[in-house]
Amino acid sequence: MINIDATTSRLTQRQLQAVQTTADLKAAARVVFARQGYLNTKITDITSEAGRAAGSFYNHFEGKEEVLAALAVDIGADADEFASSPPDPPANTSTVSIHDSTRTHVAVFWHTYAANRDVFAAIEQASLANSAFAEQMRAFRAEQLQPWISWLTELAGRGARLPADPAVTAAMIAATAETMIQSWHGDPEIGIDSLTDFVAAGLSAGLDPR
Amino acid sequence: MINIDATTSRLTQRQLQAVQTTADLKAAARVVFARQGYLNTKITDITSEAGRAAGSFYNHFEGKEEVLAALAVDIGADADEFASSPPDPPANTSTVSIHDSTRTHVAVFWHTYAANRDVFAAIEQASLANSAFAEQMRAFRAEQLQPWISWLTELAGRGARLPADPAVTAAMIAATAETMIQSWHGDPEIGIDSLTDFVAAGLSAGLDPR
DNA sequence: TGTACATCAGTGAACGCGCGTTCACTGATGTAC
DNA sequence: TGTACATCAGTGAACGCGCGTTCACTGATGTAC
Repeated sequence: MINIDATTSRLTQRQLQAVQTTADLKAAARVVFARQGYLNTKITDITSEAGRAAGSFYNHFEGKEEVLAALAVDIGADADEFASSPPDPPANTSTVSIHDSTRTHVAVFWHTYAANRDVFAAIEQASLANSAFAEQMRAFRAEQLQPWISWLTELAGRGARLPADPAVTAAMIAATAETMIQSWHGDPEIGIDSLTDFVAAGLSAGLDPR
Repeated sequence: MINIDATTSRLTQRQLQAVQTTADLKAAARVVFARQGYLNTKITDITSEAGRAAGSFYNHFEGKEEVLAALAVDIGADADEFASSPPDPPANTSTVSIHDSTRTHVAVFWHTYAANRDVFAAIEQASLANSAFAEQMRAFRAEQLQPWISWLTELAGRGARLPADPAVTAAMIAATAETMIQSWHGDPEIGIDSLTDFVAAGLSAGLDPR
């Protein structure tokens, strides 16, 4: 059961009920996706986890993919939050070292991914099974990687030799990070440091370190 | 239609027929998996691609997963072949630079992955949908990464600071490589060089380059 | 070598399971007067 | 404020589609004598 915030105070009882059920279904979907994987989840698994009847589901979502898309939207807010609470005040870009700048990007990605690992995994599974959904999620993916792409483009402008163009390089770094986060069980800050060293070294190849 | 080699010369007509059909079904599965993805492939898609009746399938395989497992076994042979035709004669390990050694590993991985991209993608999809199959493929994955793991372990012994333990680091590098190969459309040798620079730099961090 | 029977790879229509989706129904909430 | 009716969120049994899987059948190949 999820509590609904104050912005819903003008709603009638009925509307509140519907909003609550939508939230419950989303929360239940998240739990079930995490437990048994998106592809192995039946609609009735979600509704029974939420304590609702099967038919109720279709009052709120058109299908399994739509719940997942709703969960993806919530991640965007998460990422913005992590990104907007930087450990260091933003300095003049050109004076920040590659290593420090890498760490900032790695840290945001790490926290966002770790907090939503199950949803990312579900999105991956849904995208593999359904190319229309994959297309729909492309914008979402691009948004996730945008900070990396912008920064890598700038790096390339400064003479760094990226292994591939900025968009592909960003995807490569994301894949590396995801693999590492999935099997990391210790202190996240140490993991972020290690990953930063690895990535920053790769990006610094052939570039005057500053 | 795939031709069967000379080792089958002792078989009766009937046995030859069966072997041929098995091969045709495997080849058809590969084509169909590549075209529409493993998860979206029906048994009858495979049989009709192979020009056989639906029922014939079950004379040769227990299900879709078994065809895929058979295709995976074939990849093993591929990888061995790429690995055993090294561009450079194997020198004394300790005198080979990290960069050169990285390139050798990257090249084998690149060629093996590129030649079997569709099968790797299918294995990934099947593993996501079915954890028992994922478990079954774990040995296969480990075999793919073994050369990396051995070498990374040695590197760590020489003082390199890997971002994570050798097995996880190998998986990270593989994820990076797969992402890059998937969107690489130019000369593979150039791609291999770029990827090598990127990975070798990351691995050399904190290590006396030799 | 020839004949009669056995075996087996292949066939494809049909069966039936699993699950997504519907829809007539309930009872609580909202509205009109 | 009270009453009568309308609406709507939620229910869950039942329907039906899609597809994996079976199995009685065919005809070619193999074997026995």
